[in-house]
Order: sequence, then C-alpha cells, then structure tokens
Amino acid sequence: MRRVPENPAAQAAFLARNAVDCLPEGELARRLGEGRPLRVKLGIDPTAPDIHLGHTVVLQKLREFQDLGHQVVLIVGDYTGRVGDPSGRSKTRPVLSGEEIDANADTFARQAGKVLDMDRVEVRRNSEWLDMKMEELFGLARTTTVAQLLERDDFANRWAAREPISVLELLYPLMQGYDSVAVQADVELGGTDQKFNLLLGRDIQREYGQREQIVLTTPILAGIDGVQKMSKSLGNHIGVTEPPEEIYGKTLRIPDDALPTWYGLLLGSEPPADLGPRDAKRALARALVTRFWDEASAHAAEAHFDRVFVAHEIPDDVPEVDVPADGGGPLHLPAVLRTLFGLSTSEARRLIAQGGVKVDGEPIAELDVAPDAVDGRVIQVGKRRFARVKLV
RNA sequence: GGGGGGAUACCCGAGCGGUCAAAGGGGACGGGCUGUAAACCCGUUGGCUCAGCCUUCGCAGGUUCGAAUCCUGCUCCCACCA
Repeated sequence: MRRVPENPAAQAAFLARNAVDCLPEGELARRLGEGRPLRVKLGIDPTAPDIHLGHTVVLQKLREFQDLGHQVVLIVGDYTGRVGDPSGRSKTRPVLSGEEIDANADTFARQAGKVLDMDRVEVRRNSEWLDMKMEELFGLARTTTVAQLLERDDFANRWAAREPISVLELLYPLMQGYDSVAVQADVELGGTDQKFNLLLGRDIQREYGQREQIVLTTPILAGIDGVQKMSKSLGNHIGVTEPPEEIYGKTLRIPDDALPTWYGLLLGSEPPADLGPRDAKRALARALVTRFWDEASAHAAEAHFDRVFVAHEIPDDVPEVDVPADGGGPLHLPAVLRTLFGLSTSEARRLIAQGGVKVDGEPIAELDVAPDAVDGRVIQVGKRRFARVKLV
C-alpha cells in the first residue's frame, strides 16, 4: 500500500493529486477533517459488465479512499441501466432481464475485486429506491428544470444538431442524483464525462435537504486506438480478465503518443526516460499483465509475443481441432478453414488468394489439398490465428 | 392537429430506370515494411458447388424488356409549426 499523509489537508491533496476536478474547492479537506468515514459513491451500469482499464482508473481512486478508511458504496444501476446514460448517441438500450442484471452485477463485483477490497464495499442496487411511486417521481422531477438539463454537453450538442432526445434520457441525471440522496453520499466519483451528472447530484441532494456531495472526476482513458474513450462497445478496450497475451499484445498496439497518458493514469508515473517507445510500451504491458495476473504470466506473454510477432514463429500452445477426413479424398481448404476458424467460404477464398493462409509457415494457394498435406500440421490465418489439424 | 424529411451492406453515407453486389469515408481483415498487433504503403470487405450462379438497398404489392431508383399501401423513425 502507498504511504499516505496524516492530516486532512494533505490527505485531500493526495486524493485529488491526479483528479481533474475536486469540487467545491477545499470541501474535501474540510469533510475529511470531520474524522469519520466518508461515504464514497460510484455508480456502475450493469449493461456491459466487463471491467476494462478505463474503469480501473476510477476504481483505483476508490481504492485510495478505501485504504484511508472510508466507506465505498458501489451502486449497480439496475434501474438506470434500463435508460442508458445519454452520453454519445447510442440507441435505445435493450431492457435487461433480472437474471442478466444479476449475472452482470456478479461479474462486475468479482472483477472489481482485482482493484478494490470487496469485503469492505457496500453494494446497492438503485431499484431499491428508484422503483418509486409516481408521486415521488413528481417530487424528483420538480427539482430540476429543462434548461438546466440542456446545459449538459451531450444534450446541447444533440439539441443543436436536431438529434433526438427522449424525456427518459433527460430523466437519467435526475435518477443518478437521487442515488446520491438515497445512499447519503459524501463524495461521488466518476470520469470527467460524468461531471454534469455528479454536479446535478449536489443540487438534488440540496433539494432533499442533504449536504451536497463532493464531486471528484478522473481523466478518461483513451482506448487502444488512442483516440476515442475506452469502451467495450467501441471494441477498443482491454479487459482486466483478458488472457495475459491479449493484455500484452493489445497494450503494444497503442499509439506511441498515448504512452504518457497511459503511464500517468494506470501506473501513476511517467514513461521511463531511458527507454524508447517500444521498450516503454513493453514495460507498460508487463506491468499491466503483472497487475491483473502475475509476473510469471507477464514474462510468458512477452515470450509469446516475441515468438509469434517478432520472430514470426508458430506458438507452442496451438489448439488441436478435429476436422472430418471426408473419406480420405482431397480436402476442400475453405471447408477446413470453416471448421477451424468459422470462416465463410468466400472469406477463406479471399484469404487464400491474398496469401494469408499458411500451412506449417508456408503460404498455400491451392483450394484442394491432400489429407497428408494438412493432417497434424498447423494452419495459420493472418498473423494471429493458429490451429493444428487433426483428421478424424 | 398541420405541412415536411427519412429508412441503402458492420457503422456513417452517395446513388434516384439499365453500365449496381451498389461511390466515398470509418472500422475490420490480408499482404508489404517495421522497433510494436504502432505509423506508413498496397489490397480485400453479401453468399455459394466461384472466370459462373444465388440473395440484398424498411415491408408487401404494382408499372416496365429491365427498379435501390417510378407508383400504391403498410411499418418504423426524425426534426419543425401549432
């Protein structure tokens, strides 16, 4: 554990050191000075349960609060999840069944355990209080004006672009704010994209006669494309439970100029000055695999990478796949590729024509192959897909 | 309630009677190169028994030798005025 300062002001400075906002000014230090465990809230959406590196930035901050003896409150948005945070213009979200939400919440809790001490986390679902009477909803809806809501960037942009905004989406920030009321949050964390919602939570708490929460935002981690926010739906994420080789390889795929941010947000340091981009990236990749797996896995992942992508050799753990021998006659290679990798005939033909299919490292151009030419051999598609054929 | 705009391949988006399996971009994939699964360059991107055939342009009909393109009726979506 990191060494942490004793007095409130220094603690507040420590907690806010890598935050974007910590509002209002000075309030965190004041409240820390009360000498009681603060209730620190984070809301999560159970639609996409897998935790990726982007989540770990804010989770790490929660962990710091936890280590200082404060109470972390994780809110599973089983109700708000049905609405969908309006950020971005994602389409209406599918309504999740109770079982799906349960499963997702469990997954999230388990994965969050890679960063948080889950034994000391209070997990709540916002259906506990959001499944309210219409009359209570009226009360909540009265707290905020449409003009206030339209100030939010997402809404303002969509409004300006004449894109649709549903009333339900407008309600989302209110519901999130009410979560803060329900759990009596002292602090709410979120990425900078959450700033509006977090601040509105303060207004709503005030309306309900509560002290306003402190708002603490963390920077948004870009995805492996180095441009857009890391998110599972954009497919530019690295999940904390992904296999070591994936975490390692994907990390090496980030653009060089994303290195300083990744180091800063994930390791809390700058890229080593004495290393070039490649080696700095490798060091980062090792550190991440070590964090979510262990050091041995990190070295194994690096060895795997060197073997497959640098030396262009076949990995040693190629899965063996049964392929129907089909009576012993010549095999139609596209059909074999369908069995091995689930490719369509057309895809397979294209890949063969482009020289992307190799048998034991040698490109192959024929569509029909003798059984002996593939049985027991490794077929490779592109750089990353391998399978050993076993005729049955 | 009123007049208007729209629904095209993974996404965005052109096309507005034949030369359309459908421009362009993004993404993805393959190849080259390389310090990387980076950047850059080239290529591919509906399916199949693949020099040919089959099915696609919201849905259902119709006009035509021929329709993504024209007509009719549905369905859904959007912004606007009230």
